[in-house]
Amino acid sequence: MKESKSKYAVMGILSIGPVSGYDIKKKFEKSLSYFWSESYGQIYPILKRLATEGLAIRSIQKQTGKPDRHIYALTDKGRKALREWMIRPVGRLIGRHEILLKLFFGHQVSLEDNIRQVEHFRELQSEKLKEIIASEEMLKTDYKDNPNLTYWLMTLRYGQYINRAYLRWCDETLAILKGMEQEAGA
Amino acid sequence: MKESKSKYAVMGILSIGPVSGYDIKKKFEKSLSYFWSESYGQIYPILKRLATEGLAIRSIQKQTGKPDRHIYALTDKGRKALREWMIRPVGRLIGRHEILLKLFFGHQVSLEDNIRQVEHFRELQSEKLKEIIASEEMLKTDYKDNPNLTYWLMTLRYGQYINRAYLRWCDETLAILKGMEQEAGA
DNA sequence: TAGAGCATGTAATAGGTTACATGATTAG
DNA sequence: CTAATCATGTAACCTATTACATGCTCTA
Repeated sequence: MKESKSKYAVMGILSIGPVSGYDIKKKFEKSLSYFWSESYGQIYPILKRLATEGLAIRSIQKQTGKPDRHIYALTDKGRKALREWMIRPVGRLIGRHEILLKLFFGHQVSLEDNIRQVEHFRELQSEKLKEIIASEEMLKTDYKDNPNLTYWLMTLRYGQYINRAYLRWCDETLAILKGMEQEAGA
Repeated sequence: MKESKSKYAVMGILSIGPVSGYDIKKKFEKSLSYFWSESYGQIYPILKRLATEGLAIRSIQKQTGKPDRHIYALTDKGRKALREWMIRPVGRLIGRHEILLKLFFGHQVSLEDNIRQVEHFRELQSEKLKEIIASEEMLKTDYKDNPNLTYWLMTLRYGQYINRAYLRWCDETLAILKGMEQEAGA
């Protein structure tokens, strides 16, 4: 009986303040993109369900020229349900790391192919690290007095730790692969 | 036009040697479980499809007392398709880290709740690290002369780097949270 | 005037897990 | 005697993405 985490991801956003589905998508893209994402195809039906389950209430904000905004706010019941999920211990995560899948079968292709793959992966992670560091600076100034800031910074630090670990692993792996290349060429 | 990676995961296993669907599941559980998994509901239909697409051929191994084994082997066409996928650069991975989702909304619950959550996460990762180190030792002895060994070890090293990064992050985060606790209590 | 942004939502499709069905053998 | 292992496979179900439909306004 595993329940989808998307529901709680949406409720979590609502816990910060009442917003529309459109806003929620933006939030995910702006602040959670490096560890979570949700599509409209998930968000809108979830909001509807939250309302029928009494976990959120909807109010309509009329606008001129633009479509109306459907603003959702958590109810007490919703806040309680969110908290209950928050304190449930997390399960094991079996992320599917495509780079490892490819490397696991590395013997099927040439050394150069493997090197190229790892170098490309290193490039990706190096860019991501830069982005994370940049958004850390932004957050610190933009939300200086927000009580959520400490928690948001913790998630960013996580990204930094992991990405630096990726880079170190890439360097080690590339050194091994290049060593094998030398050996084969000799 | 993103193609499912499960297909290539199965083909990758077949590239090591001809096996049955049952064996493939076992392989995933034994050697790839810390970064990849596939269920029977995926494996069997994929094998069928590989055969109809000419990427693999099936032969039947009769057994007495036990059900027959359907052994699949990659064809040249299959081996070529696998190699083509192998050299395609990997995309960005947006793993969904439940612990981060919970921590991002950490302000909604108490400091103790957050501490408990991170401590539990640390416990999980610490166990996992032990498992990875243990299987590294096993691999080194069991597959001493296997040409795949170098690549398999690389994937294990990755797991070690990442898991050690998790532990360091947990320690940093726990220190911050406990510092906040002190402050609040003072 | 073309395209991006605002804003809602649904339908089609893909990706994936779990539970079930079958049935013999073997280990505790 | 019970449970696990061997071994195949399917059906029901859940989860998630992508593409589409609508239509106004503002910017390049």
